[in-house]
Amino acid sequence: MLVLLVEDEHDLAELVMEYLLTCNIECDYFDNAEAAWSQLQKQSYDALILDVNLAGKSGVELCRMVRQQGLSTPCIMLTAMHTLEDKIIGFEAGADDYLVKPFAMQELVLRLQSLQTTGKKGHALNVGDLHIQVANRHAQRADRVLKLSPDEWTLLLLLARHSPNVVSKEKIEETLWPDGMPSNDALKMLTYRLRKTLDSESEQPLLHTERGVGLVLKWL
Amino acid sequence: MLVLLVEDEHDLAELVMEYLLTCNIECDYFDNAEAAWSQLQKQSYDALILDVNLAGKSGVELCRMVRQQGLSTPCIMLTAMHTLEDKIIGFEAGADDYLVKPFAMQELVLRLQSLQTTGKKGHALNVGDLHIQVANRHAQRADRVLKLSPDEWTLLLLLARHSPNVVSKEKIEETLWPDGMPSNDALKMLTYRLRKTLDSESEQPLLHTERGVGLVLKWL
DNA sequence: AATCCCCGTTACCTTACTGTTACCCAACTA
DNA sequence: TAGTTGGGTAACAGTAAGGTAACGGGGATT
Repeated sequence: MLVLLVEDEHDLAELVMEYLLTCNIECDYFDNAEAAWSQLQKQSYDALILDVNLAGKSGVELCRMVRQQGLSTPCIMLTAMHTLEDKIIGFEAGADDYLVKPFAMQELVLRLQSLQTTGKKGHALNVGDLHIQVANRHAQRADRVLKLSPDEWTLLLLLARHSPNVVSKEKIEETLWPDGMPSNDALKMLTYRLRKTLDSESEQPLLHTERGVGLVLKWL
Repeated sequence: MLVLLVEDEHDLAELVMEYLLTCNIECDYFDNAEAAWSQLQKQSYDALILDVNLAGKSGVELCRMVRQQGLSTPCIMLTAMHTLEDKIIGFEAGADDYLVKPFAMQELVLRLQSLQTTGKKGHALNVGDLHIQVANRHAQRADRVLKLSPDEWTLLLLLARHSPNVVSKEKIEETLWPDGMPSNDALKMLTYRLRKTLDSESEQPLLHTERGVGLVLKWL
């Protein structure tokens, strides 16, 4: 798992990073929203940990920008003031969870993992004219309902969650086959099959291959 | 409308109460289950909002007590993000709905109103042309009354409560056979039998299998 | 005690998911 | 240009998962 931490108290940030590492969670770190934002254009993350009170652009604003860009990356807000008003602002900006400082490292990790597996309840994802209801296990492109096998569904969900960013081939293989890949061509086939039910009947393809890198799901 | 709120995070409770007031919803408040219980003996409410994690008796227990007393007051459970599993327990205790913290105030009110209109006539569930009266243990499809064995009833109820979401095979097995499954095929048979009395005489099936995942009850 | 019915078991069949292999094509490289 | 690499397409097969049917034990009801 790879997360992005944005926090301007350096000591706290170091503490968090250190603890995450011991839990086998990789972590990129920035101390301001602007730098984090530009990094988000290049790299896709499994979760964001944002401080509410940053100098300059606040974590809430950053979260809102991320959501407006169409990213559904799970997002945890950190706030020092434990007034609920701030929390509400966070949710309206699209945050999935919050933690009040000071918090136990353990709790942060628990929530990260919870978000990782379940995601937010009733979450719906949209990429172009593709609409996905996670809980329903229902996906449709324009008006066409997509019939997906379990693996196809997993892949589509993974790509949709990271859209419009590229997901590396390694990451995909790791997600689909946690303990050992069957063969080098398995993913190739899966891609082919997903593309067939997803794109073959529409003129605008959503699933693109970044040669030598991985796959992307994006409109245009 | 008059609701009873039981919640031991004081800030959250105040926020909820304040918001409910602006929606013209009256609200009595307690921070523990015992006090709430004794109040319930004196006053009848249009809905209950219970926190799952209370010091002392939990919201789930309180809900169960209320049901055992024969009250069918609509009941919404509040549960923290990382204990999402609790929602199942909540449903089995007789809860009508749940919200994962943090939640938008607006959503709480929406669900209250929804329960107010649909849940008013006792515990009734509808999926397509299937109509279930929980208290009566009565189920009918269109005009046909369904004769269900205990296990079939439990399964149907479980699925109906989650409709139109998929219920995983594991969840079902855990619910039906809390201490150890009889065999791998038991559920298969049960499904077959339920489907026979539920779907075989209608052209539109309600019970669908998500291969490799679980079962869904849904119209279309 | 006799009967009934729920439900778990077994067996067999059907479906469809998924991995394999083979071959082709496009892009990049020497 | 020829060779190499990575991706797309197609047919095939093994196997896991689900559907169906018949049987029988055991608890409940009478």
